[in-house]
Amino acid sequence: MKKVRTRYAPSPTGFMHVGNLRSAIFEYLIAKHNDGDFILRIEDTDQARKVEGAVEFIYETCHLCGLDFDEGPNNPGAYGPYTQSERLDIYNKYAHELVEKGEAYYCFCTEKRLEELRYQAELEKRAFQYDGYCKNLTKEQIEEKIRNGEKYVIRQRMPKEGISSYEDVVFGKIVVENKILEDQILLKSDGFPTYNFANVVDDHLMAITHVARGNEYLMSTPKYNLLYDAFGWEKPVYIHLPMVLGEDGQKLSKRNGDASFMDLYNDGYLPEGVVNYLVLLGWSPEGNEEIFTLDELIKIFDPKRISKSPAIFDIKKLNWVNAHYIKKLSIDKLYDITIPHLQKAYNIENKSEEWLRHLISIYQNHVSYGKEIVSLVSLFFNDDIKIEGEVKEFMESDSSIPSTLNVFREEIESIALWTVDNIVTAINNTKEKTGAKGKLLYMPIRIKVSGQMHGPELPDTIYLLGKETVIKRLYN
RNA sequence: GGCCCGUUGGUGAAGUGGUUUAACACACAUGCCUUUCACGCAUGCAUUCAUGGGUUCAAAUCCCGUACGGGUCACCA
Repeated sequence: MKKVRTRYAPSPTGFMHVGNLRSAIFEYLIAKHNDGDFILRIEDTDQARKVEGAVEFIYETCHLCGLDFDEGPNNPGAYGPYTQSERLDIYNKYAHELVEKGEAYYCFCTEKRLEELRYQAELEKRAFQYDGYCKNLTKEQIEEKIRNGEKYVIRQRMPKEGISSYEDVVFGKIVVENKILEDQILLKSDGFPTYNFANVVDDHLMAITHVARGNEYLMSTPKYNLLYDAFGWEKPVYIHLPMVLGEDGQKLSKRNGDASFMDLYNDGYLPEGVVNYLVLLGWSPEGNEEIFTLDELIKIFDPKRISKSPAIFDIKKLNWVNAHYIKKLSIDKLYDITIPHLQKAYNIENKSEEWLRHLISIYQNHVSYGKEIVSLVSLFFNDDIKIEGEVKEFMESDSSIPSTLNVFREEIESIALWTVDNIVTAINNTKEKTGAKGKLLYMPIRIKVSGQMHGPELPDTIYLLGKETVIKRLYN
């Protein structure tokens, strides 16, 4: 059996939305499920779109997610180079080999002529397709044009009749008529290959056995298969993936910032959570379980269970999945992912690390991603508490409340050592002395010290607020 | 416009001709627990699988048409 090899082949735009990431995850899982290799190949054949540092960005993103490449530009294996712009001579050689075989031909048509053709097609309301003008040039004509310095591209010679079909793991049998296949450009006039050519040559040369990619390639795959046939190469297994759509049901794009992995990461989402959630988009496991580690996913991932219809990215479910992982975090880790957000939102200079840790720990079960803590802890940082609306209503709902608060204030004032336990004692003493209990005991205290009817455990809240602040608020 | 693909609740989905009067999960609602919120627990939420026909004793599951959505028709990937 041949070793399974998959590849993640992004163009280096320095951006990775969750759909891109999901493709990488699926490709990784397919490889690892079969004990195979996962390869990174950079598809930078479009000179105009190159972005500096994009390769590092991809490595970082995938590494954070636990998706490590067995081979790639930064850790080459036996099939390099892994960046297409460094493989120009290879494409050139193979393109010319195809010309020799009669499977491809030189085309000297200018942009201008193509534009006219396109314009003409538009007038006649038919789809444009290259007309094969240069298809039958003689050797002499070609040599002369080249001698004259005319620029050329190399085009694939397509069959004009019959049908082509192939079997896709997800979509099943795909059939297209050959007449819709254009004599596509393999080698551009700048010497760079097109995606259409480079991906085939590279997948073969890099011994890729399973090609998983977005389903925008579903229809053009027969063209690639024709190329494999022309070379006499073995075709890979195709796994076309359904799209991931934004919450509005539209395509994900750079504009939709929330759909970027790095944005989620920077908001304090855990890579394990994001990966776990993403794998559930367009794929489902056999049982009812939904929380999986990467290792578990490697064991159970079956591309046959990938769905055909697009899936909408739902941040609420991501929150739920991520919260699972947040709850399992050590306090140290939780501290690490929340503290940057607190730092940004509040002045925490004068807070001790111990105080901050205590604060964060009481919110562990409340928070589904790091940044969310900011809105939850505001009562510890905002000095002006207003008692109004339903809060005020509650405070006026029973005549015992003012005296209860007075007793409680005295109890607090008499505490010598400021600990959570002593605060609990103070509350209990208040209960005994006033006879107030339950909601009538806790709620007035909570409202008086925090201004809110909701919040974490009251003793912890009081402790973290600090004696001085609490007394001040009780006097107000 | 041609071609290709898709369509199960607000969302992710299970389901491939008969113990499905459609799992499970998120969200939502209600109740319990709790000083409160959250957590946790429990209950509810599609008489119906875009739609119209057909095949069959039997269809979400097979076939045909229609509608809607998406993809693709570049010297972009």
